[in-house]
Order: sequence, then structure tokens, then C-alpha cells
Amino acid sequence: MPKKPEERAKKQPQLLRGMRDILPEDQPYWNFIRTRVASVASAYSFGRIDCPILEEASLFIRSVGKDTDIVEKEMYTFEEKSGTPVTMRPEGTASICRAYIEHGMLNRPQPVKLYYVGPFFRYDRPQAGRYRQFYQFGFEALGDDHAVLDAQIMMLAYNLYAEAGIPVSLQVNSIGHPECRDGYRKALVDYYRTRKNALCEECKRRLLKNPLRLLDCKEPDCQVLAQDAPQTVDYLCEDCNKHFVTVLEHLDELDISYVLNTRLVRGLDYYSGTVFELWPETSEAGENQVKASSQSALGGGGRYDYLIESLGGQPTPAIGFSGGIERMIVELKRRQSDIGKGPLPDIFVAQLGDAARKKSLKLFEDLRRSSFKVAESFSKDGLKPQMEMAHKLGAKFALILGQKEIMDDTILIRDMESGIQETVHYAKASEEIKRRLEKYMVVHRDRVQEQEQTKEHNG
RNA sequence: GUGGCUAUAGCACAAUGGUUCGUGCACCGGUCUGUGGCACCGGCAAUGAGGGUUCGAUUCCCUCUAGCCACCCCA
Repeated sequence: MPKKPEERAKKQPQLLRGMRDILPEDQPYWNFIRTRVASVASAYSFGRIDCPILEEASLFIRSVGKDTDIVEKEMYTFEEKSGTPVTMRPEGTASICRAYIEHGMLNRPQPVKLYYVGPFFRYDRPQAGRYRQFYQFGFEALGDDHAVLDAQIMMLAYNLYAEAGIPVSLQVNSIGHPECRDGYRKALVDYYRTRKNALCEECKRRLLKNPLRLLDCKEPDCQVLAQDAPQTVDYLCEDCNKHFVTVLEHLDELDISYVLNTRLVRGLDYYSGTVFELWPETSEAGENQVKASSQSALGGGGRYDYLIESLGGQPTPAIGFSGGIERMIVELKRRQSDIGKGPLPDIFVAQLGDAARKKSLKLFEDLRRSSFKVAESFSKDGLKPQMEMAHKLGAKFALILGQKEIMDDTILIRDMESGIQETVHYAKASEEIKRRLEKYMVVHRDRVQEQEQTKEHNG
């Protein structure tokens, strides 16, 4: 019951900033993505792992990197009652590595392939496709350094999007192992130091703090400089170079197009060697290497061959990929997919009169047990409001049970689309509905195919 | 953390320094104990919070909060 304004508390509870409710009308998108993720995982033999949301703060400080923005200002960190500093996970890989070490997964057949889906937390300013509680899925293959795995993970990621109806562009680069990267960073700083005056203010700061980020500044002047800046691939040691060349050779064998993006670097400290991102394909002429906007990457990943060791485990090479669910939904909606409709009830049970109401409650249960999706509006009396409800819910058939039907031990089946209705024996109702639903499915499948063909002809 | 724009009903949008802030959709009910998509009738429901200017503020000003957009960063 809605209260009168004066009775209502002055301050209503409100969503915390950057948090949101996922309402029923959005759930079909979430289900769709979760289903796609699980199906890809099963196809590539990745086993599901769920790690806790809360971990020791130090886990992320050591893995993500002390000087990254994530650790410096975006983590939800607080003291547990015991006094231990804990953090609500800002990303997934660190926990997976912790679990790998803690459960002795090095004794399992390598590589260990794991995937996860769940909420993550960053105290960031909300924006399009960005929330403080956001959802990611991820795939990790731990315990093997072969280049073929790099290619396979990238193919998995690419296929996940492609099969969900989102064409993506795969951007690939290698930043080498830590020593290669140090050499490169030095070369990059040297290059920019002599050209410092041409840089924007932001980039001058980047030069000191995070030089690799200089490469994807959006200022035109900085872009010009970035064109001629040293490239990571030129600073790879022999091993790293060989690995990366092999990765590209494997990619060439696959039926996916990728872009070698020498300016791609990733934000977290633990990455080494191969790095990649998946960008939504904006247009047919998608050859330009500039992202439409900075947060437009749907997902990304790379090797982190030194992370597990740095967390106290045995030296264990690994590669992973993770993607943002909210951003994927933005893309799905942008493409006006029909995912949002959700499942429609098969049957609406309408009743008329007390006797019918009593009997229809039982009927509802029987139908439900026969795995039909059943809707009703038992509390309504008139037939008209019930039919309205059946229509609004999009029920395919209505079963009408009134005085007359009770007397004759029959029931009325109404096809909601055509309006044609037929009286059948009460006991036969379930069977009859089943028969009609099958017919309905066939008719609709044909219709959808026809529509798609027409679309192709016209488009 | 920085900058810009915004805040009226569940949603989309109107209007106004002065009785009672409108419309559409949605929702509830009625016409209607035997039939949905149509129609008609009725109902519910709002100026984000706090302060200031003013005789009077939803309107003008400030602060806060939230949303959107961009930056930073990231998914």
C-alpha cells in the first residue's frame, strides 16, 4: 500500500553511488551472457571456480601493483574485526592465483583451466558502462607457457563475443617479460624526455608515473609523438620475441582477424609477454587503431608468467582473459537484439466461479509439474480482466475453466494469437496443449527464418 | 580525483515568482461471472535533500546528493 506523503519518511533509502539494481526486464541479458560464458567454458574444458569477494588487502597490492590507480584510490579496503586489512576484490586473477597456490593445483594436470563470473568492486566515478560494483567473467589457464595457449585463449574470447552476436576486433601486442619491459620503458622515457614540451599536461605527469600510458593519450599532439615512439616489440629479448612470433603464427592459422597493435599496453602490473584486448567493431572500416573511447574495451587479458611466483608459489606461467558484463550488455542493446523479451508463459489459466477457482489452482500445479510455463490471475473474478492479463503477459494459450466446463468435465483452450478456441475433455487438456505448443514452435521458427531471409534480401 | 550538463508521478515529457503543477504510457478499479488486442469512465501518484533571497520559490541563488557525458583509470 502506498503511503500518504506525510506519513512517508523524509529520507528514502537510496542506492549507493555506482551501485544498481538489476531489474527483471534486464535479467534476460544477464542470463544470456551467463549462458554463453558457461557454454564456451564447457566447450574449452574450463572448470568453474568461485572465489570470495573479500581477500587480504595485500593480495591485490602485491599483484595489481602498488602504484596503480586501482590500488592507490579505487579499492574498497577496510579492517576486519580481527584488525586484518581486507579488500573487496577489484579484479579476478589475483584470487585465482592465490587459490592455485593454496590448493596445490600444481599437482593437477597442467594447464589448469578455470573460469569465473561474479561481482567486482572499484571505487571509481560512475560513467557509461562503468559501475562501482560491476560484473566480470574470466578464463585463466595456469601452469603452461606454450604460445599455443595464448592463441587459444584469444580465440575463446573472440568466439565468445562473435557467437553472442557482437563482432569484435582483436588487438594484440607483447610487452615482454619484466626485463624487456624495463628496457622498453627506459627507451620510451628517453624518447619523450627530449620532446617533453610538446606533451599535454596530463602526459607530462604520465611520463613520471606511468610512461606506458603515454601511448594512448587522445590529444592530437601526443598522438603524433606516439606514432614515432619506440615500440614494445623492438625491445623483446630473443625468447619473448620467439614466443610472440609463435603466437602470431598460431593466430594466422585460425580463422580470426586480429590487429597487431604495438601501442597496446595493459594497466595491471602483473602482465608480461602477450597482451590483448577486444574492442567492439565500430564500422566496416575498422582498421584505425584508435579506440572510440577509452573505456570501450569489452575485455582484455594477457600472460602473467611471474605472478604466481611473486605471490609465493612455484614459478608458474599463466595466461588469462576477462570481460565486463555491463559493457557487453551495452553492446547487445545497441545492436537491438531481441534477447530482452525473455520467456513467455505457455499457458494462462483463467477461472470463473468459486468451484472453478478451486479446481484451477490444482490444474495450475498439474501443468507446472508437466513443465509448462504457467501464468494466472486467480484473485481476479471477471473473465475479461483475466484475458487482459493473459494478453499482457504474452501467454500463447489460455485455458478457461468456468461453471459449464466443470459440469461437463471439459476445459476451453484458446489460442491467444488467432482467438480460435475449442472445448476439450478436461483430462486431455495437458496433452492437447503440448501438441499445440509443438506446432506453435515450428510455425514460429519458420516465421523467424522468413524474417531473417527478408532482412538479408533487403539489406 | 577534475570539468560540463541535468534533477517534476513507476516511465517519457509539459508548465509556472502568486489559489488546485498538466499530458501520454504504465498501474489499480469500473462499464464487464463467459472472453484479450479497441473504447469510455474513475482512481493512485511528483517538483531529489538542505539552506538563502522574497510578502510568497517548484521556478532565482548557494550547498549537498544522485544521474548522464568527458577526463584520469579501467572491465
